Amino acid sequence: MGEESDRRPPRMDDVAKRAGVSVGTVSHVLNHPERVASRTLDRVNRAIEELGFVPDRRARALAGGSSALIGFVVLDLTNSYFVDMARGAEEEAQLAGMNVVLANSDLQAAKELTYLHLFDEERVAGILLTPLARRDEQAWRSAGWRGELVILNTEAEPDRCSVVPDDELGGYLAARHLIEVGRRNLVFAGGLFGLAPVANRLRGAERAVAETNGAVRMSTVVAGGLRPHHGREIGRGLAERSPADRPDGVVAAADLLALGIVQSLAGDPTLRIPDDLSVVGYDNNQASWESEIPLTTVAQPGHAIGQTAARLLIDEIRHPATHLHQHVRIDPQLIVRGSSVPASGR
Amino acid sequence: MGEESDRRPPRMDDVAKRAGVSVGTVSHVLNHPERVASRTLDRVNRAIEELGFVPDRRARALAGGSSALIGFVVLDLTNSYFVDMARGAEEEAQLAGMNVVLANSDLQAAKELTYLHLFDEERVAGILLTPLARRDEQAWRSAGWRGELVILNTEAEPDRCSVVPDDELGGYLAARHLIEVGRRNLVFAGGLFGLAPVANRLRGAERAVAETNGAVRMSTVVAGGLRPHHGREIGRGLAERSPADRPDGVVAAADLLALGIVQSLAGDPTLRIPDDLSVVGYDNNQASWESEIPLTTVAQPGHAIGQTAARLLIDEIRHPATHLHQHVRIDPQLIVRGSSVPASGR
DNA sequence: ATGAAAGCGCTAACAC
DNA sequence: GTGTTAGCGCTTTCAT
Repeated sequence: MGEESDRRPPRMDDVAKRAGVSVGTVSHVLNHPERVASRTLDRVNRAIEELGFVPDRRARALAGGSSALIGFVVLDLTNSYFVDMARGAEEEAQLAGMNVVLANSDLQAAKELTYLHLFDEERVAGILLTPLARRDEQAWRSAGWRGELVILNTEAEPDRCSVVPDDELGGYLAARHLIEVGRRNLVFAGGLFGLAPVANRLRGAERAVAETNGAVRMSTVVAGGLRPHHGREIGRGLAERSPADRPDGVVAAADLLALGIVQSLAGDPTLRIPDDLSVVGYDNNQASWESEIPLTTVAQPGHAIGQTAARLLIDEIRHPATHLHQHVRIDPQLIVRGSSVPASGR
Repeated sequence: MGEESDRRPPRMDDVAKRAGVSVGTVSHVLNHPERVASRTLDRVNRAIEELGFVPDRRARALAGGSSALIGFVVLDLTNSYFVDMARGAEEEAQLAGMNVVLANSDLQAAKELTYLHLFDEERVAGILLTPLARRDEQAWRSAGWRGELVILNTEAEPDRCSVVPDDELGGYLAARHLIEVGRRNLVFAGGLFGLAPVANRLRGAERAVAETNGAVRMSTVVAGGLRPHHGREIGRGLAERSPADRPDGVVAAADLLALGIVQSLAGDPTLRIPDDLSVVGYDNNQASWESEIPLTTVAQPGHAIGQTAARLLIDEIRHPATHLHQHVRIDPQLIVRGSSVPASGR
């Protein structure tokens, strides 16, 4: 009869009873083992073991006023850039004895709000957020979250921390690389120039060109988006140009776009990659290294962004009085592969 | 001076005081509004609003014995198959008034254990888990979790629920499709046949062939893995075969493998895809639709797996007494694109 | 070094 | 309908 009926998880007083001590002592064993006599400590630990006691974090947090949980609202979990951030944040949290749980806002404002609220109600110690692009309707304000919050991948207002990639530098690195390998007639291929990252990458590329004092020129080709088929359109357009008008280097605003360009030029004997045309992408997307001609690309510093953001958040949590908000910009990294330089050249 | 010093989040008794009622009434407003007079309800809600009161879920769960949180330990968040599961689970949970938070086990046993423990200590209502392949060392047992747990993507023992994709059927659908479009000489291209999914897909394909009573034959080509470069190797191998020996249809164990095959045959005028050779992949990976020749593929039912698993878990949570464990196998879906049939044929 | 007891913020009887 | 009150499982003074 009812053999499962009273299967209540063991509590601290069960442990205390079994070890012949008080709950206060058991608590000390968990939180300040150094203040407990080693023989008592052993007895208690044995009781914990035997009972399979698992402390209740909710109760701990309630009583202690603490919480060692960080909530991370991620914009798009299918994008490895954001998953890298999560990994970085997890590592940093571990070091501080904290944990990170994730929620996928999935590019939807409603879900972003839902999870912000959830974490708020769960009284997590702090929140990491990669916000939707719409900076105006900033959900994390209206959400009424009064706790610690660090923004990733988007510049935040002065009153909170944020960590962003340096897209301008990334564009610069991409273009300078092309220039360094001898390219003089560049094209910046992009789409969605309304997006800050794209615009910044373009600015960076322009800066690299400007530094050459006219030795190099660059024009812009605008596509409807950043997907491979947009790239293929661009590629076909380039192939149709008169020889004099053809570029010898392309900075694509994203890897998938670069991939399309490379794909569409695959058969062309007059526009060989990388001999006649060097292509560099952006993001270090899986597509960039799975491609038949591996793409030279600019790797987003996702991992470092996650690490840094978690570090800032934890500082804010631990030292609210002395914490100063910072806005960190992290360098991306150029990764040279076969689409910009012949194998022998690397 | 210290203007931030007493910034304590408002509690229920603050609301009660402000609305001129007792905490019990405020609690009722939150949990059983129908039992509260509408005028009182208004007053309390206004007070909640004015104070910006956010109920504390930890305290609620502690007092109520409930918790409306589900923890999902995900194997690999960079794989959209698993993210689809998360989406499905989220939706289903929403319907039941619950929420899902994610943790990335990242293919590492240690992280799987860590997060299982975390959710255990957080006393979530239940756990969804996509376990590591190593079925022997089943972490979710040693973790000592005594609560509700549903396994996704891997068959579980009889004493818990699990939801898996029907890989055998997927292999069958892929091969039958090739047969239906007139292919008679098939190749099953795979790698890592030790993995149950790969082995099952092969079995399914063999069943489709067997049904033809000898009208169709199929051989197996083994690669070192499932990545594009393995596919390229296989593709080159096929191209080198004597015409009599060449297949007219390929079932690849994964999209990335299929992608490599397609890539390596791109220039070959004697083995045109899909005219001379039909290729079908597996997974409906992004690579399958971003490819220049869009891949016919078998779509994993990630979303449905997540939905179903969440539904089972919630049933287990809500009706522990009457709940019966089930093992659900969900059909994948064939998606026909250009790599198996000419555009006109679709 | 250990025990006793007062909460942490909320829910759920139970009384009125 | 609404108020009162005893916990939920733990931490943390304060005694001893």
